[in-house]
Amino acid sequence: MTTQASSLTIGAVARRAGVAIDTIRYYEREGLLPEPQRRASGYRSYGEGTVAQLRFIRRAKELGFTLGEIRELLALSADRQRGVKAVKRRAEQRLAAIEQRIAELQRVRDGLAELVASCPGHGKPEQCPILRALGGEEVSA
Amino acid sequence: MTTQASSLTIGAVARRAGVAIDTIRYYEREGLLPEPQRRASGYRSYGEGTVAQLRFIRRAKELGFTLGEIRELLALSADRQRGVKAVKRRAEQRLAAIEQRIAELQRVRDGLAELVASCPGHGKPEQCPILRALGGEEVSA
DNA sequence: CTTGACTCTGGACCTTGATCCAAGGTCTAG
DNA sequence: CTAGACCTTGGATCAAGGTCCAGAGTCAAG
Repeated sequence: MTTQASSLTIGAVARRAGVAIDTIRYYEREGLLPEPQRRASGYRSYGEGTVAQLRFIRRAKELGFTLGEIRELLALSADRQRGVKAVKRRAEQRLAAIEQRIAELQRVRDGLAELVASCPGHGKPEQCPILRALGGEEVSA
Repeated sequence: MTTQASSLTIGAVARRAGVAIDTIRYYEREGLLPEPQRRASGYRSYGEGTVAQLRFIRRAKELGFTLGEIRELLALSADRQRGVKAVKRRAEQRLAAIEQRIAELQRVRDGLAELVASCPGHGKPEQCPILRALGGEEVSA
């Protein structure tokens, strides 16, 4: 076990995980990180595990999880056994949400692309298909 | 000309446009809507045009424009002639941003889909590919 | 006239995810 | 010992886009 309670300061953790010091304290307040041990001076004292946890948070954020969801994920992953099933379910939900969002954006893109294509780029505002479509008069929805 | 200055109250406008009353006053403060006429009592008095304008804002928001961009779009559309070209350019920029966002989301989706597929949904957290991937390399914290 | 629905103003408050600050205490190298 | 880097706290601030409230005035129906 190379697992030393390596006693990192908050600054060292921040550098290793690539986040700001304030962000770490913020996550602690928000319950995404457990309260760390303290030195006699009051300084927070972390182990390597915290760095991994922060990377977990960062990646989950990249996948579109909110901090609230991540908090839940962390709680689930701590619940050995029951956790894995629930984690997979959350991931599936996230996946479905992402796919839905992609589909939405594709609809929006297609609509906007059509408008851009049909606008000559000059002439009167009343004739601009973009402004007409946004304006909402009978554009034959 | 069926365009009577129909004198709608803020509540009537809100109902027709499908937004909250407070939102209308907010947009006015933010410069997205012009200051309306007032009755003797001080009540705001709107015409049908305001309803159309609010629909414009709503649709533009759906297309991913921020309120700041929408404010600009509204200003441009008021600038007859020069407006149309600028509006088209903004729409093209928005389109490019949407396409980039779609591509990003597709990457995320593919990554997450792979993780979900490779997780059996049971077993120990240490063996869960989802948690492992989120946790980062060396999960031997 | 009375009642109830509506509107007015100004400012406070909300959410999310941080970021920044001041005043002070601590730690470490030289 | 001293300088400079680092850490502590609580609270303020930010961006975006609103939402809500109190207390007062107004409007339309019966």
